[in-house]
Amino acid sequence: MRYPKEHKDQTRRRVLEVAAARFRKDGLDGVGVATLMGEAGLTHGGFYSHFPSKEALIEEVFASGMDASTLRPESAWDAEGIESFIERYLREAHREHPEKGCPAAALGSEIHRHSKGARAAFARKLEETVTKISGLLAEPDEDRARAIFSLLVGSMQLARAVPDRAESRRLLDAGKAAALALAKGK
Amino acid sequence: MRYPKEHKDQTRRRVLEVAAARFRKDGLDGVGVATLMGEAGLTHGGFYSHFPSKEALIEEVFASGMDASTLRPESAWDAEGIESFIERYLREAHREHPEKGCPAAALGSEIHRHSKGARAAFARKLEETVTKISGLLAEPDEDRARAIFSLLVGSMQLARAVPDRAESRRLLDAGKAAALALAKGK
DNA sequence: ATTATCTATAGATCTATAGATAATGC
DNA sequence: ATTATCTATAGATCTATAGATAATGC
Repeated sequence: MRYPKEHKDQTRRRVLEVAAARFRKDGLDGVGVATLMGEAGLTHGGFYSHFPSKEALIEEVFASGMDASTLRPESAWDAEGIESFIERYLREAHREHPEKGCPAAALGSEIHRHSKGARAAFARKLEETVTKISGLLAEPDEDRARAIFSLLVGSMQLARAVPDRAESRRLLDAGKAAALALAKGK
Repeated sequence: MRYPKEHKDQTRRRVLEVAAARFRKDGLDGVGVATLMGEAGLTHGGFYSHFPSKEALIEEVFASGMDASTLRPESAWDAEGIESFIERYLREAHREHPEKGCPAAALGSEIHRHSKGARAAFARKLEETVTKISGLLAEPDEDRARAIFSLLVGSMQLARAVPDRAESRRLLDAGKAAALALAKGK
């Protein structure tokens, strides 16, 4: 259609955005190419002129597609310190909206089944997160940061899995208290 | 076929066992009824005389199908104390064998998308685990136990997701140190 | 004339159902 | 005669491909 110069780039970005949300909401296996393209306002046939395969899309989503989300850990870096970071991560708004939230919490147990490219892209983002958490500590400690992030991811997943609201809250609160203890920790 | 009295029960148990392993290895969406039945030595058509649906099988697997696995947290209860429990959970053998390991680590981010029955069954097992971990602490504390378990689950998932072995080890070790700190922690 | 997108389709796979088959207890 | 399992199939859905269509820059 010889559309305006950057038309295809815009479409591509739109597909990435839709995929980033739907993958976190429904799982990497839980949503198909046709659904993603449909939500981007297109038909499924055009997908393969943008990406060579669904797995390639997954790799790109891990590499860059989930950066803009308002609930990602990174979006909390403007937090004043580690305390408010932890509180932002473990709040109920995050629990209710995996599609806008942390990729590790939304997809943690699925990632290891995917391509090395996808896992490497995830690992790069994880290291960024670890570095940033470390920087929020009184004295930087990347291993401490790894543990704090693991605790946040685990707490959020269990809080989402459990159907009872009271128990879900308890998991969030227990995670919060322990993460704070680790952050200040001796 | 009027097989020996308990033939059908045995088959049913076999299907549950196969499902418990394959679900943890490939994900709840990653393996189909035909594959499970095939691995149990049967054809797919007979599945529905044992379970009304795949989701019903998932519920049963969460309720009881994963109890016998050698790497489940519960299998480490003969551990002398909290330290050896933590070390057993976060060892590399567990990382390499999700199919025999902790259901929360293997399926954590998928559970919330399934039936209330499946989630409730998972929650019951989680509460058992929390109680048992609490009992291993110097003074029982269920919220502390929730946080410790969340940390173990998160650490294991991230260690599995990351492709680099050195980084994976670091995640396990960092989780171990922090879990021990939480366990002893003031 | 170019090319982003669409239409149509192939070939796998998935959950689920209906009715046939076959093996053993009566 | 009973019934656990098998065969065959329906109807969805999935990834991927090939070639047609249509909208705009030249």
